[in-house]
Amino acid sequence: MNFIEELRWRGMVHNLVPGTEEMLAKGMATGYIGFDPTAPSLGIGNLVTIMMLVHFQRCGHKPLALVGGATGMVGDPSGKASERPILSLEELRFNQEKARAQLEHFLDFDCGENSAEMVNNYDWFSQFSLLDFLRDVGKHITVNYMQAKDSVKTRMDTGISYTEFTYQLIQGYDYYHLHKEYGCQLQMGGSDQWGNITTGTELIRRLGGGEAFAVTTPLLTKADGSKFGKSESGNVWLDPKMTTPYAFYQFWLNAGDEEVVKSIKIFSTKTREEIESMIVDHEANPGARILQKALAEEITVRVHGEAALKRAQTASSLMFSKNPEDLNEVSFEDLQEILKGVPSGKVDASALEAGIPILDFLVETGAFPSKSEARRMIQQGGLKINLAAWDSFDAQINHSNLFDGKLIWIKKGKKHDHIVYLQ
RNA sequence: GGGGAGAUACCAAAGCGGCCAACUGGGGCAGACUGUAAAUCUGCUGUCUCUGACUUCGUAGGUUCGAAUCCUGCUCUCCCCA
Repeated sequence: MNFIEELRWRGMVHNLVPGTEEMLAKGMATGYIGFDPTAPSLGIGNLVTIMMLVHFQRCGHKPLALVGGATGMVGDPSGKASERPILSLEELRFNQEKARAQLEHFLDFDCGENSAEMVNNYDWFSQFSLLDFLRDVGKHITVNYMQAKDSVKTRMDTGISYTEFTYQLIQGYDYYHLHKEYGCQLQMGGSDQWGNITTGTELIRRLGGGEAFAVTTPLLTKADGSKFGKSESGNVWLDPKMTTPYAFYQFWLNAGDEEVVKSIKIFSTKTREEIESMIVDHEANPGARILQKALAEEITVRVHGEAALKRAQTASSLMFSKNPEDLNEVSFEDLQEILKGVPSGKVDASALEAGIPILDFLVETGAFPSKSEARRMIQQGGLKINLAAWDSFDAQINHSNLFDGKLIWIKKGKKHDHIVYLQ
């Protein structure tokens, strides 16, 4: 499989160094992408470049996943309007380990000669003295050249620290190092990385290392132009503790019709024929959400596993169920698992014994900030208790409203939930 | 240093003595339609003991039967000239 051809039909080529295709055609090549451990988990935003590596490996090449222990300490100015805060060493170390573990889900580290490898630039930078760096690296790149990069240029007015200014040299040296030590001839990344990558190829050339190539992928945006990878509740992470598998699954399921066509090409490892035929079906009947379902399924399995997918699917059908009877199908334990991550409150057994007026109950348990809002929700017909519509202001909540004697599930409209546990 | 303009609910922006809990737009929320979408439509969007009451219009006072609207001090913001 021709890697560049593969990226092209998937809509993943933004820019490439001339000659890249010819180089790759010669046989197995080694390529790398760097991930900066600036958050305690990789997010969906990182997934696009992860997929580049995945496709790269599937095309028979050898991927290197670089965890940026060193670059993370410096801070990449690309696409950032202002200086970034410095993370502590402990945070960075913790994040690096997380990133490493997550990447292992995607790449095959044991498949013979094109097995993936994980490298950490902290390993070669921690021993690199400033003086050596200045003499061996800094000497070869002019400030004029560095200044011309967009990432630097846009910051010249507002200010950029020496540290972030130097970032491109650090990343550039990474490429040189991998080129020398691993025979790495290709660096991939998001289009915002173009400047940093070309500093690397330039450095390799000047240091007499010969030719090095690069491909970047367009930054994925949503139809409304907003940044990909965020849901209304914030960033979507790969770590199940930070984004539950259910929320993760829902994120993909909710992709827009236009967006999902772009997404499936990037994130699915299905063949071109399969994907294209699915797209045809999808366009004939977008209401069936064929692509959304397929995509959500495939990615959730890869990140969280088969069992987590099944739970997410069960949870999805219950969360959007219109039939209160469906509750009878699940156990307390199931429900607790499904509702994990939903905001919750507590209610006193003795108070419940006596019965609590609905409005008081809704406010006291934290479901609503004021009785007015709670009243409004009921008025508008958005309130459901244990999936059953609730339309009275003065009815009371008591033991009979408990599910399995243990909790009360409050639905506020279609998409907001609140759980009250018996105390 | 001199002169001017302004501070209104999540944001923007009307109101300039009673009909103002405050026009309008955005946002948010709910409902309808649908596909757990988009677009569209409708309603809601200070609090409460909710067809009524109470507390809000930078802040502290004052005038008045009555103020977001008039007066005074204070704080902050913006603009122009030096």
